[in-house]
Amino acid sequence: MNDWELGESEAFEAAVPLSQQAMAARPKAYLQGLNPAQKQAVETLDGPVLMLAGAGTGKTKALTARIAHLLQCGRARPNEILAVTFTNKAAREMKERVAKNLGGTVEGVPWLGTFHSICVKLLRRHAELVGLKNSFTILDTDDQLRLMKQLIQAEKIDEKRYPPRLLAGIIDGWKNRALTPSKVPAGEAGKYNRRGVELYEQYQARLTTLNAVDFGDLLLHMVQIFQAYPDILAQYQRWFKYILVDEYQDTNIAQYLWLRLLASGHKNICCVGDDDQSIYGWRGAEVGNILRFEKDFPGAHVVRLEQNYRSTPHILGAAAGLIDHNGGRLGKTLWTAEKEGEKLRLIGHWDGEEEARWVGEEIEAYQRGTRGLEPVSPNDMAILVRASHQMRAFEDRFMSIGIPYRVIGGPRFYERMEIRDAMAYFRVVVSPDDGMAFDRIVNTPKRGLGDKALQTVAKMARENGVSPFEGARLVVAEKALPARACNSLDGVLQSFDRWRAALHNGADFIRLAETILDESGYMDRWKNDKSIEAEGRVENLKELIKALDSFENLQGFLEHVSLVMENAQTDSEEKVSIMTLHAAKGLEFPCVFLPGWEDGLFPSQRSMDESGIKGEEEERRLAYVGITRAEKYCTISFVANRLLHGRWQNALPSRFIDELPQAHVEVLTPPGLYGGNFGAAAPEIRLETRAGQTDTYSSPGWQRLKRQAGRPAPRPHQIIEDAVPVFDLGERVFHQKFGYGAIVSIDGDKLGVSFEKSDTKNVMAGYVTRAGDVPF
DNA sequence: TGCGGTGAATTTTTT
DNA sequence: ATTCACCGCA
Repeated sequence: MNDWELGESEAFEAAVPLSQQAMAARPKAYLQGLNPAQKQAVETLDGPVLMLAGAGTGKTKALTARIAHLLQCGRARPNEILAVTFTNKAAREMKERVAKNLGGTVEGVPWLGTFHSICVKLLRRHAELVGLKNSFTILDTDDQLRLMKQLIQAEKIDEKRYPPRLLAGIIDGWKNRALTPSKVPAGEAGKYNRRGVELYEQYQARLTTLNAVDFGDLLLHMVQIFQAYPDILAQYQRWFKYILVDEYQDTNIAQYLWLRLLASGHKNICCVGDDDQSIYGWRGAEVGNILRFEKDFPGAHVVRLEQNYRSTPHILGAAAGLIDHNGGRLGKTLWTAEKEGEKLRLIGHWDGEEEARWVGEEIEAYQRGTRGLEPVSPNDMAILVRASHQMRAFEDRFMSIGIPYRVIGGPRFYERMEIRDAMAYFRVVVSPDDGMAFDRIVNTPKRGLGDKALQTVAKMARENGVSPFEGARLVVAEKALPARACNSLDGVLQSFDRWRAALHNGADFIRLAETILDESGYMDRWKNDKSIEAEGRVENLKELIKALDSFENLQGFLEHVSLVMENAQTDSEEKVSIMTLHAAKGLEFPCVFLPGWEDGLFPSQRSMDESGIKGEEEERRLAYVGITRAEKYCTISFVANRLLHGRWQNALPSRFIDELPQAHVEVLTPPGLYGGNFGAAAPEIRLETRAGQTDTYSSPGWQRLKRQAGRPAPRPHQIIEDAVPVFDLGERVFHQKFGYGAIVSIDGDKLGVSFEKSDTKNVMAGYVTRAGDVPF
């Protein structure tokens, strides 16, 4: 049996005979516009290559050109190339660019995807080797947590002392390091060890029973298979002639082992990464992987991409000065051909509210074009914060003065409760054995099946060795519950049988999905719900149905969603972006604001407490990532007082501020009576004082701000230009964030609204709608 | 089952 | 501040 053979391949193999000369003669358009280093990275095809690609040095360009080159030179057929990324977004981007490079000249596609999606494909072929059926389901974090909770309850373990979350985290950590239960070192994780390993074993056993894997298993199982079955590994080693890895600094140990196993034959592996941008250590990434590359792969060619095409010299200089404070780096010297540009700006404020107000004004100034600079579109501006709770101050401020913004990241569409519930219904219809899904929705919406009923079902299933669904059938057949509960349960089972029959009879699956949500009463559950979120949830469910459109069938949809938990950002409006520094990796903006540079917040105290100097260095890399997102303008700010968890905290400027080279920084004096006192720890500010500028109001920054202040406040908001309904006093309105409220004052576009779930706030008319006609 | 009160926790996030 | 889980009561 050659079930290890890669399906898509065979037709191609017969169809296209390769001739090296013929291929080599083809035009190589993709080489155009590459600098020498990039060219070298593209053309060094044999053996291990480490492409050290600093921020903004065109690594994706080089990576995709390399794929094109491999194909054009006839080194490999498309499906003999394996290209791995971390995120679906990166994978998609690369696919597009590869397709563009090749311009349809080559048939077939490379194996291009995330570690996880590629592992799913492989594991489906070999599932039986790890005791799974090839129809295994993939649990996401939420499922995983529920399972762990069940397990802990079943074991009668005190949830207070052993929180499921913590245990799930520990197990995840082990999986990230490719440790199966038997390989967990003794003395690991302190007091959780003994019990932890036991629970790990039981957890794995439960997964096997459920015919399910979690994300960590996808890698772990494949590593195990490769290690236990050398013949299988050998087939893949021969198959994947060239391997490319993006963001190598983010790989964890399991991913590293997986790659090394696959590459150990021909060693044609090209890893791209930047040790200075490793910011995911806390979830198992090992910077060590990239630092060790030359040892792991002797004879590796190291190519440094150091020409930066993104930022001005001042921005690069500031970033370089900062990151230089980290030890154990591979070291790169970024340079650019750009003009000098503006210095980074640094400013301190009294508190977070003031900081948000100031940033808001600056955004308006940039948008309008200030200090003789070209106007900047809101789309080209971003606020990057360390922790998501910092976003609030900005959202509140922007909302009340009408700066359009968008928050990137945060809870995702497919992680919302209502979406997960709906999909659990679909999952049970498609695969009746999906116990996790069945448990989730058997009493959702409420059907009078409480704890007692669920436990009876679980017990019945366990004792008869069947899935919860079949267990429920037995419960009904044997009348193991009170009549009411039995009837209710029977109703659920019959519904599922009916839907399943419809599915097998070839009913239109989109219509069926709607029917399921209607007949199950799930849609009504939310339609009848009076809470603020309910309307949004109903809309999300409709959105979910719409999303089905682009799939062939329910199965396809579910498989896709289990790995791609993201929602497409589809709005073209001009908006300022607000996101965390982590979410900003890989992005770039002409104008960047970096607020909240206070010791304890950034670098985060917790990070430093938990991981000491390593933690601080990772925070510093995060700062580096932040600064290097900026193309032209970068503004760093900090406050003296921050409201955290309802408590006012005194804050000192971040130690990172001290590390910014003066030559690239312009210190602004804050606009306010309390100016000049905050930067005591910042050398630049001290320096300015030492230079005798005791009168902070004569500093260049203040002068500039004063000039601006002389003008009438600008109010250019697109949002208002849209048809904004006219409101009356006392009218009931709905606001996306604050919910329902009544209008208590009107001042032009500004409404004072007394919110039911919050206090009275001033918001722009464009942000609310009449209660009742909520647009989504 | 469902409500309201209480107490505790509270970075970063992909798959 | 706010969220979230849990508990006790109707």
